[in-house]
Amino acid sequence: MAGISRGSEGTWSTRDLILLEASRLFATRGFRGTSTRDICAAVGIRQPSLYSHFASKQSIAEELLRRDLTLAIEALERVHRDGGGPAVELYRYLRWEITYDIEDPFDKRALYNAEILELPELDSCRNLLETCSAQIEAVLRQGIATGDFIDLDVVFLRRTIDAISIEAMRGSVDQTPIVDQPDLAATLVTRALLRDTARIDAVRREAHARGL
Amino acid sequence: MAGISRGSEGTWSTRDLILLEASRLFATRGFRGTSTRDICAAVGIRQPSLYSHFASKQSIAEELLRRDLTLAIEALERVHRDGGGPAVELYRYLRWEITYDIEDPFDKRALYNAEILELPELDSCRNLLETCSAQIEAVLRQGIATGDFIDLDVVFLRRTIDAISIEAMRGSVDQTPIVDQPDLAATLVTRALLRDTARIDAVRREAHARGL
DNA sequence: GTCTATACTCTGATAGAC
DNA sequence: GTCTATCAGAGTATAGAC
Repeated sequence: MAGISRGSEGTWSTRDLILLEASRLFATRGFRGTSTRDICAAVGIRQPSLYSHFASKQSIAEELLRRDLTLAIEALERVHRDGGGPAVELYRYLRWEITYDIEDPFDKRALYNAEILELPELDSCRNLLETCSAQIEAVLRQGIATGDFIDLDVVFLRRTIDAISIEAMRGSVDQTPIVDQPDLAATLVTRALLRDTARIDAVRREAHARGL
Repeated sequence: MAGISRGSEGTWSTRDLILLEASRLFATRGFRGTSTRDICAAVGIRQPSLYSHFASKQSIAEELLRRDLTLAIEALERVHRDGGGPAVELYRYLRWEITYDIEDPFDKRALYNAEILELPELDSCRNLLETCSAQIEAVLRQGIATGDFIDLDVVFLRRTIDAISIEAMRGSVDQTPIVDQPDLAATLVTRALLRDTARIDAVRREAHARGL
């Protein structure tokens, strides 16, 4: 139940409440399994009122996905700008991503399933996702080039990192919270990639010195 | 497109074809987003004919999930019986699991989403899943106890392993195949857990000596 | 086991009053 | 911006002939 902090949603606009409740229903019942009536019942309005805020059900999913990807790309750029080398950048991005997955009140579990990701209307989101993937792969490639990381297929590595982020989204709801999960996950992945695993402590110190 | 080998499905029974096509449609459109008409159209029968083979749409999902979990538990038991210690057992299980995810003609991407996993009728499957999780956690706990593995939360580690398996299911369809993915994934995870990462080569040799 | 026909519910979306 | 009323289509499942 960690992360999805119900309550204290008093000042949210109706539009934001629709996004919030839709994200939770999509996560548990699927996109097509969630009716606009379900969403509106959770928000406390009648079904046709939804169309004062969104043009269609798809556009709700689109906004949820765009919001998530935009924040991830901003975090990647921020971490890269701060420098510190591939290991520190990877560690810092992962710690940010897992923290965000756990603490965000929106339930993002459904957004990266084919059912939503492959909606015909979501072309621009698929572009954002590609940008995101390319930036992660660039950090990995750089780490391999400098000799910091072991030499494995960067696409394989990036997908493994994606998998761990998505697992954090799944685990943040209805599962026992893991103590210090962001640091655990960032440490495990970065250590797994380091050629010299003993460097992990120095990398963590350096990353923490540069802030969250 | 790797794994889902279309064609040469000539001798399948109608019942098996329903399971096959349902798994593919559930994966791309979600469970509730897939109608019984969709499944039957893919198989080449009329919608009411489905009810000669299954009592309900849920029972199709149940059979797909039970089949998957039963095979995983059998693999875990086989690997544990063969021995070799925690690192070898973990490596061999992971290599089996990823190989199976990639080569199985059924598309299992949707089975571990909340939409299917939390169907009220699937209690027995949730029990199988718990058995599976407990067995993986036992191997991890043993490896920590012997000092082979670094000392991290076993639930966190098991969920990370789950995530990598699920990613292999996702990647086996519609994404570029990764060369030697089962060995890559098993090596990366096992090395990440080994206290002495230099032992990974010996573990792999030992695992390969004990067969697939 | 497969078919046609059908019951009855739920779906996303629009029209128009307030 | 929210409401009631409504539409046309798609949803699961059953009955009964062959």
